Amino acid sequence: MHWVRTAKQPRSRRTLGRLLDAAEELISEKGIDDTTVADVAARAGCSVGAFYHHFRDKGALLRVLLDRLGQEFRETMRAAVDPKRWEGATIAEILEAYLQFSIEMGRERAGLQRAKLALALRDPAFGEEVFELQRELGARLRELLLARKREVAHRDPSLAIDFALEQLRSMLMMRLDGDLLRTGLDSTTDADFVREAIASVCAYMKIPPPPEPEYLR
Amino acid sequence: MHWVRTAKQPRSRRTLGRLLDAAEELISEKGIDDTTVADVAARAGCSVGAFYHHFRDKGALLRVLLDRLGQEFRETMRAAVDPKRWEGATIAEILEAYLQFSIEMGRERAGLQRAKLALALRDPAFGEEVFELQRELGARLRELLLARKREVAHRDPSLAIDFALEQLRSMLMMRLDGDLLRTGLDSTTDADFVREAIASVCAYMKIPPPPEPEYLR
DNA sequence: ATTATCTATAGATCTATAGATAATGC
DNA sequence: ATTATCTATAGATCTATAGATAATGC
Repeated sequence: MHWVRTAKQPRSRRTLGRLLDAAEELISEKGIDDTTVADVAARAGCSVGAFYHHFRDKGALLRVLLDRLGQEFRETMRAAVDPKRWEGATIAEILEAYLQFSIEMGRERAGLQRAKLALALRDPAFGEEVFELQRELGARLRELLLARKREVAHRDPSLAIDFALEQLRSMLMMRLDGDLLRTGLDSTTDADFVREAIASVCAYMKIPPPPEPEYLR
Repeated sequence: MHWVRTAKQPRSRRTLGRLLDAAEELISEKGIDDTTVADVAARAGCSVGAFYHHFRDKGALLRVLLDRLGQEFRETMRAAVDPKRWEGATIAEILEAYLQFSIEMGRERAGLQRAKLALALRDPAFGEEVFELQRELGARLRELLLARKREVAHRDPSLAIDFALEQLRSMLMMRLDGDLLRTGLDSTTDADFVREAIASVCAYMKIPPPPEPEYLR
């Protein structure tokens, strides 16, 4: 038997689905540690025994849930940073799309993402896997920007690109995962945030900012 | 009886001290959840019973440990942002000192800070208390900068100040707490990081940057 | 006959306490 | 006499399993 049993009967598939949905809800609400197997079974309307018929152990449930999340992210991300897609685009345009893409992804299933992050921070082996994706996104973005480094007037263009990416990544993380780390900025809209963030990295790298939106003129 | 017993005998004070030290070490290494009362007692060289003679419960231990940390932070922080201290200083100078101060504080007892953050994220009541200090630091910095907003050439100086503070805060958090969230930047030194961060917010707010250090000329 | 589910419970792991024993200081 | 410590264990909380019972599909 593997991590998760491949169901053969429709009834079983329904139960499996309900277990996964229940787990996702509960983990989003309370985090992984405070979600017990009994909780999950209860919300799915089945017994603890049924749970263990489907999953080898509690870890298997997490694995299925988080793998699914990771896979979705991987696919969307790879499509988003495809160099062909960005032929002719400027640094500012690429970074703006990066911010919008990340905000969109992060707002969906925020609770589950948070749990994933918490688990990754605790379990180094699992963390490797998660951060691998983050690194891949970073690396691909970096390539896109490095190919355009003649736009950058900073003394050390590569360093400037790395720094700008780190700036955006940090601010995104705080804005998306740090619900509780409230700040003076949480009254701004996502649109304002994106505009200022882009203005900031453009000013830093000394590249032309995108045109101001009309409503500000 | 309160949270913690006030010891009357020297032997008892020594035990209390050893318990606190042991707890700080273990929590720094493994986090709060993976540190059991038995662990703490063992490392302190006493029994679980002795532990409970000193602390009402496990929560009392955390409270003492983290309160102590918070108190130190509060005092240092208040001294650091005293307006008198900054009379005649520019925005760039203030922000540079903020970065250096935060990096210094954060590097000390990093593990414990991390545990504090984790607990704050989980327990909203405790979180309130922790983030109160963060907010206070933010608010005082904000005042210092707002008093100098004529330096700022951004369309909306208040917004720019808020954004710049959020940028620095986010980057600090990632750099200090995010040991595991590795990035393209972790090969840079703290000094490089501070220099580029200041260059970035200065460019964004359109204020004169501090002079370049000699070694770069 | 096979697959899925349920009930009941063993086993592990922690927190916290009770009661006995030892050390301390008047 | 009071304070501090130890040993042993109760009680709570979870994960995981065993064995009985029910549903499904050939």
